[in-house]
Amino acid sequence: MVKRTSFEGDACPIARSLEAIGDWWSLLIIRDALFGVRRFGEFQSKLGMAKNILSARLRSMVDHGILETAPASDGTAYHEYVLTPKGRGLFPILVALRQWSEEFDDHPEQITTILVDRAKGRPVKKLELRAEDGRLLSQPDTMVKLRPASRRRSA
Amino acid sequence: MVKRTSFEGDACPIARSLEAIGDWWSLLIIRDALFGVRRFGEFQSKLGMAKNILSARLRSMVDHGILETAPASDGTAYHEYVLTPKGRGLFPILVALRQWSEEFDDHPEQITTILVDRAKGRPVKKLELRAEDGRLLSQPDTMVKLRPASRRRSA
DNA sequence: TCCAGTGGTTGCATAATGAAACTATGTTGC
DNA sequence: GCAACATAGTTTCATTATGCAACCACTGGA
Repeated sequence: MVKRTSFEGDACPIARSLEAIGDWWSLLIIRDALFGVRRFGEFQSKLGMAKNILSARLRSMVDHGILETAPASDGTAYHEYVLTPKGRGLFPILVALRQWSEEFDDHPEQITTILVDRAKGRPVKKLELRAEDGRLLSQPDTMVKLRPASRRRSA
Repeated sequence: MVKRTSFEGDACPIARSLEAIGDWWSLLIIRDALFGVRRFGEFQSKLGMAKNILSARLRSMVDHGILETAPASDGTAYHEYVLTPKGRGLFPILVALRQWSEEFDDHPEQITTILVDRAKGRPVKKLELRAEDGRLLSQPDTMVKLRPASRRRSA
């Protein structure tokens, strides 16, 4: 192996995101964190994962600015892990993963939950990609373009 | 290790999707496949990954119904890997990953490409999650509900 | 002060990853 | 038709990552 490939310097934004969250556990930790889980032991028991792995993942996500540590909200001297805005920004990715399973899973009957609009209790719509002018876009309607050299910051 | 944890029987659709594509390489392979890459060697040279790993990933994604093999379109006796509808359905996940990097990456200047609307050449809008009635939803506006026991199929 | 609970770390076994070498076909130039 | 090269893998081996279990430090409560 020599070393597991890193995508850190890669120009592709997808590779760059996988660098931070592209492992088996990170997105599940985020999922639970969005659900309100904050404490080490709570993550550990809900996810059923080894404590050393959890420890490593939490540290990595803190390093990436996805989580941050804060004093425990229950007054004890312990601390907890809370999502940063960057971490909360992962929500659409989780929704996209969920909707993909809902649409294409070979055993959809094993999926026991649905994501609903809290106000109405009704299922949410599929994520939509739209053009600036509001047209609904699917993959063939899009392309990846080289970004025009961004304006150099002064000096 | 005993065995890397599998999410196969998990009820959570996010865990289930990670079972299929939650590793370092799969989504990058899909990204290139959406771009039109079809041949083993083309994946290998574009991604710069080891051939044995690529081989294992392609096999796994074929098993998961994300890719399928087809006779080569150039008339040779080789075959190629093409996305199934299930595979093309991963597009929103890739868009979500891209947009997350674009919004939160610590070094956004290293991202050299943008996703544009092919017709206009203009950047696409952010993915939007909406309620049935069209209201824009963010994470706190949603909740996960137990699915009502789905109608048992006859007999 | 003792004891349980919380939040880790350490050590060890095994699985996954990666580079390089090797193999088996397919293709091409002659 | 055959040598040489390209394609698409597989195999081997070294190294890293993961997982379990045991251990440890600190906290909080009785």
